[in-house]
Amino acid sequence: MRMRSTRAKPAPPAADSTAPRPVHLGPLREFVGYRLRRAQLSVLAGFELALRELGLSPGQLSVLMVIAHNEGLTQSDVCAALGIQRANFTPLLHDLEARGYAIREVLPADRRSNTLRLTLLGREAVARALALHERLEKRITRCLGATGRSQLIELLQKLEAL
Amino acid sequence: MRMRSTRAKPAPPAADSTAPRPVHLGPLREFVGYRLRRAQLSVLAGFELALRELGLSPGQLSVLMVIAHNEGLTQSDVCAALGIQRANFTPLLHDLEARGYAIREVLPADRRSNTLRLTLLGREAVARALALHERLEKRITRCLGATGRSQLIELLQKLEAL
DNA sequence: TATTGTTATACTCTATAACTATA
DNA sequence: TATAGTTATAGAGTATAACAATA
Repeated sequence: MRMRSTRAKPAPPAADSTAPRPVHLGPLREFVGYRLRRAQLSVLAGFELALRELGLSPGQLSVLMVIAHNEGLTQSDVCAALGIQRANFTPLLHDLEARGYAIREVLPADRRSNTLRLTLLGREAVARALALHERLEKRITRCLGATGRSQLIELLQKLEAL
Repeated sequence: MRMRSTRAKPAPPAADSTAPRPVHLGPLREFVGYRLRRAQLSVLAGFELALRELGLSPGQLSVLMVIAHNEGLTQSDVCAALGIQRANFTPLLHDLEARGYAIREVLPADRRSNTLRLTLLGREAVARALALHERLEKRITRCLGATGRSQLIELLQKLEAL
């Protein structure tokens, strides 16, 4: 048998010591939690890239969207819907208020509660954010296919109830 | 038409003011990033529940598994494979060393680098962790179905390359 | 000059306890 | 007594810059 025949493996790149060494992950490769974390990091990076000009974090945008679709909710309602601690919600909301996106108003029927609504500026920001975010979802669709993306959303939704 | 007929909707629970108010998420419902984050939180909670007795974080377990399947890797190799900053890896690794799970050894060929391997105790911990983790994956399979789980892993893997 | 591991530091998220004002 | 919002604080996880040892 002749050495270096045409069927031989291509020579490794001359023992390039700066090349990253290939690593076996073992069963980690099929840990759903591991795959979720890596995928979430990718999508998060995509989010920050797509929405950079607005300077909104995913959490902030989710709060704006919930208020937009449910004007008059209390802070506790928003926290319960999005799984945010009330204590962490306060500064987040105050920032949205400082930007002129949201308004807090004492609820007359229960003066302990604050009722939330968006300003016109806030609604414009949501509209702009949605348009920018659409590009990210398009990128995801190109990556997974339209049916793949739908399947993923459905599977993830089931997983929330684990 | 008769009121309160047998086909009428069941009466709402007497305006229970302590019940969480139902909330519309709007387009957020179909944000892949949002669904990823919520699903990841669920699985993370499941991980902590399943591996509580070992007291290993997902990051620590992933490091142990990579070392187990690639004994002799350097710290930088592990960091590159798992997307960890070298600066953050140092204390994480030192903790695994303090537990008696891993060993750092200067690589003679390049005395700047440390070569990593597991102790017997470390290999036992990985085996125990895998057994506990298997329960979590079984829970996930019950939630998604076996084919659903496989599809999810494949979709998430594609998404990493977004 | 460049790289490995390290330290220090900072920033974001998240979690808990305690306070206030209302109920 | 209990609840809504707030404050303070602490702990993860992650990011950057700078340093010593080594190449």
